[in-house]
Order: sequence, then structure tokens, then C-alpha cells
Amino acid sequence: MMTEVAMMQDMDLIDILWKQDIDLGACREVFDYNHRQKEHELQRQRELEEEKRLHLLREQEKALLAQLQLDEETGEYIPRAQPGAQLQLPIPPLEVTQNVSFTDESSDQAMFFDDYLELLAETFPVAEVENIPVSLDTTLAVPSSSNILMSPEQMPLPPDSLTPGPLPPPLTPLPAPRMSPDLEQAWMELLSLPELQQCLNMQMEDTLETNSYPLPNNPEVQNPNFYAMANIPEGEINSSVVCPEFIGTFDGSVSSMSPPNNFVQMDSETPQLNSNFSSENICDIFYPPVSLEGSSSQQGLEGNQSPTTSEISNKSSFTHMELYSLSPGESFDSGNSNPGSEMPDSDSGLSSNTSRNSSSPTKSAYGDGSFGYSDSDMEELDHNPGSAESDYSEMFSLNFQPDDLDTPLSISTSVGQPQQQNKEPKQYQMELAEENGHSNAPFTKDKNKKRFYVRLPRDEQRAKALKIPMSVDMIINLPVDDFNEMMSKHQLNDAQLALVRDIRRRGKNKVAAQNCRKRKMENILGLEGELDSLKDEKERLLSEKRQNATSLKEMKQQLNSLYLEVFSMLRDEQGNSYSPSEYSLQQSTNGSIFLVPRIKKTLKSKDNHLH
DNA sequence: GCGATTTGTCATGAT
DNA sequence: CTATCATGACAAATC
Repeated sequence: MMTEVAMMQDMDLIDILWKQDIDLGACREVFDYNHRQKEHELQRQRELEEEKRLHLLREQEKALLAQLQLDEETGEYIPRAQPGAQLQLPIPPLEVTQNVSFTDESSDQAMFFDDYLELLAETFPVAEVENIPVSLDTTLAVPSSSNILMSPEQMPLPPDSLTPGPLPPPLTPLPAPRMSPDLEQAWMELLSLPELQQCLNMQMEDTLETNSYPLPNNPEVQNPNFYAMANIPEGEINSSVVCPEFIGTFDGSVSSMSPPNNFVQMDSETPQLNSNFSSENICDIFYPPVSLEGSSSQQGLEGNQSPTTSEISNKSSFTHMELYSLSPGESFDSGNSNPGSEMPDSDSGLSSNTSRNSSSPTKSAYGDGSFGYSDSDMEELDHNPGSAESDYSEMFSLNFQPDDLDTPLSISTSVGQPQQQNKEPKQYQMELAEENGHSNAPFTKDKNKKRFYVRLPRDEQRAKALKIPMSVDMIINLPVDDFNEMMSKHQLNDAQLALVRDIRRRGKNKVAAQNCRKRKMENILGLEGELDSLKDEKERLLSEKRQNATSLKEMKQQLNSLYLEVFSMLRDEQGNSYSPSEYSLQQSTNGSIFLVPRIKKTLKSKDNHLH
């Protein structure tokens, strides 16, 4: 507790410094595409200033860290038993500063990673599409500007004493980003969706209005951050870049993670607030797990690591730990994920050398709790590009899917989360890709890996992702009047409205399809029953026919026998019997009976009639 | 792994 | 014109 108090004080100092930085000129303009070059210059100047500030901060933090030691299990800082060991790391303090600044930004209450994620989720959909490219450019143009807010570690550039020795190695070896061009292209396509743009614009306005952000004028500030955050997944590497410390600590893993150029640049370039924000978020996402997990699943890896690296990791984790300890990790998961669960993934990622490490943590953050979102995200991208959550999940999933979820998954499992959760994002992405019709290689690749989990209702996921304030049941089942009334009560952006309409349409159509199939089945059953009855009727009639034929035949026989009997009794004038072959008996209309010769039969009958 | 069935969704036409 | 319903067709999921 004592340590926390000290930390808070330190954070206040950092916060002040940070605000100063902001005042100095960390403006949204930095993100503006047009202002890139200007910003570039400004950033260089800022870098110098930042370095100075960083030194001050480092000293302060060092002092604090010297007294504090991170408890891996609890994630809390406690008075150091062995102060000497950790002294070497100035970087961790930097992270602390970041965290502090981060918290300060949010407000009195430290803004926790979860909060940021939520904010991201809310704002991202709104974020202007334009910002994205801008942010990228800016990042490229001004790599160092972020330093002010960002921990020096994050900054790739500063060769200063600030950067610890371990950092450089991982960075340099970083292979080309694993993100395939296809992924980037897919992502760009998503971003370029008109719906997404609308969403982004809409939400941007909303966020600006609602946001009590310390920076008064810069909506972009947030956007870039969010954007950067959103993009992070693509550039898993970026995260590593952003938080070189951890990377450095983790030998192979970090190296494996190659930050995409854009992402790296983005991180560095993002304006102070943004940069800090994004960097912090990223760091938080990735680091916390490391620090927390350090003992558990990653131990093996850590064990391999040199003691210095382990110490570094611990220190670095310090900031993250604080964040987690302070911030309710649960909130973090937009869906339901627990910070701890998330942590494992991230840790696994970090500890594991796989490039996904960074990505996995992010995923876990979203995916664990909200894999449901992943689907929604997928679809949201289709329908609603704006939803931050969806973006997150997608981005992560996209980034990670292609290569290897396996390793991270295993790690995550060690942490305690089921692998399935990790896989889910992929699956959702798959769906998304398919649904969207963006059958980019990354998306379609993994068709083999199909969902093992029970799929959550898509529309509910979508609704969650877009934070639609009513239940899907209500959306679907309310009468038109009530539905319109409800819609009028909630101010929804275009994306939300479109989604609500789609949900209602799909829901009703689903019911209609069910009824239709039910009716069809009923019709089939009815027709089958009718067929059976007709068959029975047929059988009955045939049987009756046969019976009638039999009786008819019998009657004919009786008649014939009777005829012969009568005929045999007839005698002519000489008393001879008539031959049945020569004569026949016929009855006239008046009832009299005539014996007619067969040959003359007709003639006789005529004669009889004539007479 | 494959085929059959179920289910969700979309497109389209009717109401 | 819009919303809803009905239904065939398709694809994914499930058995």
C-alpha cells in the first residue's frame, strides 16, 4: 500500500509533465495528413524536450523502483528485498511514467486499460476513416514525438542511455512483419468501407462531444490512438516495437515479432497523448501478461532468459501490474474476459517467442471475454465498420490467424484459458471474411480450423459490439409502433440503425423461415396423410369392385341355370323339347313370354310386335 | 471424410 | 412506399 501511495505521487508528477507535453504541441494536427511534415519537424524538437523530461522521469522512477519490488503473484509492488538487482532498469520506470500519464489522462481516476478498450470500442467506430491513414503517416513522419508520453523504451529511436541494452537486439532482428500483404489489404478494405467511414465519422462526433478529454481541441488525438490500437493487431510486431523492453526481455519471441513498418511508425509518431495512450494500451495489453504470468507458464521461457532479462521483465511488468491491479481487468474485456485470463494469453504471447504474442494478448483481452464479439466484429465490419470491439477482434484475429495460433494457444491454455477461446477469433474472422466476401487468403486460409465452440447468436454479438441499448428480442419482436417508439428514445448512429434494422429483418425472416418450413412440413405430412387415405379408398373401391364382380358372376350363373330349367320344361305340339341352341325365351314389354327361334329371332320378334 | 439434415440468411415476390 | 410475410435457394453448421 505504501508503495502504491508513492506511486500515485510519482504518477502525479508524471502526469503534470505529461500535460505540459500536451500543451507544448501534441496536437491532433500531428495526425493530420497534411501536417505530417510540419509535425515531423516539431516532433524532432519535441523529442529533444522529451528526452530531457524522460531523464527526469527516469530518475524519479528509479528512485521509486529502487524502493519497490514487484510481486509476480499478486502483481503488487512491495518494498524491495534486493534493491540492487533491479537498479539497472531505467526502462521500467519509464513505463510507470507512461502508466501514470495514462491514468492521468483519463482523469483523477486512473483510466485503466479496460476503460481505454471500452473507449476505443466506442470511439473507434466513430473514428474518421481519414484519420487512419493520417495516423499512419504521422507515425511514419514523426517517430520520436511520442516519446514524450511514451516510455523511452517504446521509442525505437532514442539511443540514449535510456534504452536498456536488451532492447536493441530484439528490435534489430525483427523479421519482416508476419502480416501478409493480404492482411493489410484486407484491413485497408475494411477501413475503406463507406459504412465504416460513416460509422467512424458519426462516432467521432459523439466521442468528441461526450469526451472529457484533457486535450480540448483534438478529436484526432483519440482517434489516432484508437486507430493505432486497432491497427496494433495487424502489426503484432508493433506492439513489440512499442514496448521494446519486454521484447528485449523476451529473446526469441520478440525477435520473431517483426513490426510492420506502418505500425512502428504509427506508434512512434502518434502525438503525445495518443502515443502514450496507444503505446500504453499496447504495452498494457502485452506486458501485463508477461509480468503476471512470468511465474507460471512463461517460467520455462524466463528460466532460459538471463537473470537480467527476467528482472527487466519484472520491472517492466511493474507498470502493467499496477495497471491491472489498479484497473479492474474485467472491465477490460468488453465481453466478459477476466483480466487474469487475458493476461495469460498476452503473457503466453510474450513469453512465447511467437510473433503473435502481442496479438494474442490483445485477442485475449477482447476475445476471451468477447469472442462473441469476434463474430459480431466480423459482421460488423461488414455492416458496421465502426465498432471498436469488432475492429479489435478482427484486427487481432486477422493478424494472428494466418500464422500460428497454436503456440500462443498452448501458452494461454497453460494460463488457464481454454484454447478454444483463442481460436474463436479466428473462426469469427473466417466467418467475416466469408460473409464479407473478402476472401483474402488470410481469412479463408483456415477453413480447416472450423469452430469447435457453440456459436453465439450473431446478431446479439453484433448488437453488443455496436453497443445497441436494446435487446435483440425486443428489436425483433416488438410491434412496429413500439419498435419505432423505442428507436426514437435511443439516439443511434447510422451503423447502429442499420444493424438494428438488419437484426429485425433477419430475426423476422428467421421466424418466417421457421414457420415456412413448419408449414411446408405440415403440408408434406398432410399430403402424405391424404395420399394414404386415398390409397386406402382405392383399395376399398377395388375390393368392392371385385366383390361386385363376383356377385354379378354368381347372379349370372343363377340366372342361366334358371333359364335352362325353364327352357327344359317347354314342349312343342308333339311333346318334344326345344333345343336351347335353336330357340330362346324372350319377354315382351307387356310381360308375355315368347319362344323365339334363334335364327328367326329378330324376325319373329318383329312379327310379334307387328301383330 | 462424406452424405443427410438442420438452420440461418438472402433475394424476391406478394400482401 | 414501407414493412412484413412467404418461399426458394444457398451456405454453413450439425448430425
